[in-house]
Amino acid sequence: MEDLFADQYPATASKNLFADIILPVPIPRWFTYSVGPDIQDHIGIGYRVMVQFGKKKILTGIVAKVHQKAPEVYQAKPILDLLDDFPVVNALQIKFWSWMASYYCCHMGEVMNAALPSGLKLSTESRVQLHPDFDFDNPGFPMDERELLLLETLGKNEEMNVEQFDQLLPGKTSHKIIKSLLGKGAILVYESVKEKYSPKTEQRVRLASKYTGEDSLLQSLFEALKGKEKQEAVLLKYLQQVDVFRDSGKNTEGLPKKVLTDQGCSASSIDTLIKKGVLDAFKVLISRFDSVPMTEREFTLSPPQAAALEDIHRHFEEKNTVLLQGITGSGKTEIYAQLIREVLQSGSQVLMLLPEIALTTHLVNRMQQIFGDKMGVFHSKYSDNERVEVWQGVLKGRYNFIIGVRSSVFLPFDSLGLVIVDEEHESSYKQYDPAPRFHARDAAIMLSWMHQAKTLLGTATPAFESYFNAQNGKYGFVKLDQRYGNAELPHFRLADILQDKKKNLLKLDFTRLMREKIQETLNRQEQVLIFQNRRGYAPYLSCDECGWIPQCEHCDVSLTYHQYQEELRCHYCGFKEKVPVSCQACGSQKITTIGTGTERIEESLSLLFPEARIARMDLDTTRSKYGYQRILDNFGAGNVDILVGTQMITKGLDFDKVSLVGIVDADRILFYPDFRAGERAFQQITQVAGRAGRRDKIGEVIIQTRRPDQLIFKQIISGDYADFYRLEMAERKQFFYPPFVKNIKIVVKHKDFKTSEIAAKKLKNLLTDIPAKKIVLGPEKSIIGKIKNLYLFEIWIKLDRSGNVQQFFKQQLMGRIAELQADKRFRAVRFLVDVDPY
DNA sequence: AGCACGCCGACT
DNA sequence: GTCGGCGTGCTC
Repeated sequence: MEDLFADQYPATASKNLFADIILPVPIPRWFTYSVGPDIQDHIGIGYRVMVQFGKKKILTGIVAKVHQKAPEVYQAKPILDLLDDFPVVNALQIKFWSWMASYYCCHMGEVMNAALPSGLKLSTESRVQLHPDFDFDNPGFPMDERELLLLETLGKNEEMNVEQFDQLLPGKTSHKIIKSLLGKGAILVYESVKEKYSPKTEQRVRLASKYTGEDSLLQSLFEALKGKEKQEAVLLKYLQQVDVFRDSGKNTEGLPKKVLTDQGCSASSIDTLIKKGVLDAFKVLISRFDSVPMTEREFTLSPPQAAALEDIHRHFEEKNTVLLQGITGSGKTEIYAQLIREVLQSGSQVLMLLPEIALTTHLVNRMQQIFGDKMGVFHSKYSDNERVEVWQGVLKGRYNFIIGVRSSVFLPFDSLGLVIVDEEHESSYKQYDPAPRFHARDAAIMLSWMHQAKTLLGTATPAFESYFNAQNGKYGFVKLDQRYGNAELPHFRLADILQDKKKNLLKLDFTRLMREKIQETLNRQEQVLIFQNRRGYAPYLSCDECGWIPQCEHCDVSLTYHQYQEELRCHYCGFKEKVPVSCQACGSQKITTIGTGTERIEESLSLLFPEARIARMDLDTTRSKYGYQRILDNFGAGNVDILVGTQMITKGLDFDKVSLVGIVDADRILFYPDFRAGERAFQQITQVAGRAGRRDKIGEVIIQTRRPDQLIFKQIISGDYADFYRLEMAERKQFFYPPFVKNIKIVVKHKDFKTSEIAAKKLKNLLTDIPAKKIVLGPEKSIIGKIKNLYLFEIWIKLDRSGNVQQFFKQQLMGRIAELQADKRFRAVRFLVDVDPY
């Protein structure tokens, strides 16, 4: 029969639609699913969908493409569900993800994993419950002990997941038992969605609408409450704060229950009023972030700042990226703020990247005072719920300015006008594990370009790559070399460790000069920062008799001694063990510590300056969410005289009372076996020195070294970055180091030494054959030959800088790795590709 | 990556 | 015999 209503159906109804879905799995492919007629009109790029992947797993995927091309070799599974009414990811982001996957040689799924807060990635877990027909007294089959235990536990709980069973039963046996019980019809197994994001709510009350009409009703209500003083009081408190008659909207908003209880109303009398129908109780969704008022509306730029801003504008007219080199204390913040304000006024969004640690400091507070609620903060220690809220905030336009860590490049911006990367030289912008191994500065520049926005890189000590681009005109370059308010640069002194040692003046790792300076500072009641870039008490223990050194069982490194916990720890895999009482090789009890970490420095200082209050800031003391904050607040409040720390203390700290900075062992930074050692030393020492002295006070910096003759010290002291750069670059050019070439590092990992080595050699040969301008080095055993029981080999590639060569080579590289992995000998070998490694 | 299937050793 | 090890193949 003819369909009389055919013309009333949506035009798409008859189409066979398919969608290519990005799934959070490390498989270099998109997956094509079919789009059912019910969602055909709603689906689009960037929507989240639920799909079945494999036999039972259900995953959240992102739609990358919608098309009508049916897959030829397999039957597409249907999309189970469309999760949103609007796309959570925009087309620009998909493009950005795709650039990142290809530039950093990883898969879209890995990028998606890094990009989406896990609160937006729903997945399922297998849950188990008793079969409704199952009868304990009459099971119908013989049961063994473990089955009985499992069924009994299940009888007590409504449902359980597989992990709970794993805890219940020793080993990995639960899986088998669940399977057999399922076969016997005793239990049911099903997949259920783990909902991760839950919005925060607030309990509120308002006056029931029947009383809001006329005064008289309220009068009679008070009559009725006569004698019930507490209830009367609640009602009065409420009416005091909400003018029910003048402004009925106010009553609709109601009052948080907490506000009333804070004012002395008892929860029970409020509840009684709710039960009587006098008050309505209701819940509202609230933000996890406190509202911050704008308190700083005006700030003025000094003449050098204004000039720098002008320069930046001028460069932006023809260049997308500008490098702003401003020495510590030169007042980059105000320049940023002014630029941000301009861009926000034009209606575009702004992203400002900061290294993790700098996010806890006054810069963020300052920005918050200037920009108030328009600004969102994205910190790596945020909970997942908080992350989802920032994401939604950007999506829905609540925030148009985000200040955040490297992963904030993934937030769903749709109209960026400006990206600022502060402390752009920071190596923590590079993610190493897991993939995508991206550099947030470089990714931000690309993101900015995709938005046709401008990028400003700010630092006192530019990364060579950035300075190089500024020198050759790719970036605009602006320099700001006057300290704000003309504060003077700190005075540097070198302290010769070997000289003091010879004269027996070195006490507990401190030279005489350093000790005297610390004492003077303490006497003036000012604060000291001591920098030692190694955590723990001592890098290792050693037997006095035979030289035995405790090693990690899983890695090719010695164990670090942590005195505070009385244990030995591996900094590579986290392995821990108790400190041995005697040498495991010869039995001698004479075991001594070698080398110096922050814990030991802290101890030495307390011996040398018993009256000083000392604190330590390193990975071990700042693990908790507010760990940094607590230590910094304490230091800022003047409760600490000496703060010892690793590179964490090199940034963000801005305290007026710090007048001395001590570097315990500059050689450790300087003689690191890496071509960037010099660059890093210059940056780190300059950074930490910048903490000394502010405003009217001239700070002092003491650098302890065994090689005071090193040229780099002269350059650091005079602040001559350009000269340092020039000399260092000559060397980089000669030996083909970045920025003259592009580096790609490949780490080959396998549990068997030989297999790892052979795979690495084969790969090297395959890579050498690729027709591109490059040098392939290695494979060489990694500096740490074994980590977590896997043997590591490294291949380094120095690649021509041109974009075409890079793209071609990376494509080939991925192909060759796939080729090698097809060989079943190398199936379990992992190949980590790290583009632009640090 | 996970997960299922299948083929082999060491215990009742 | 069977329980449980992990090598191998696959995911739209």
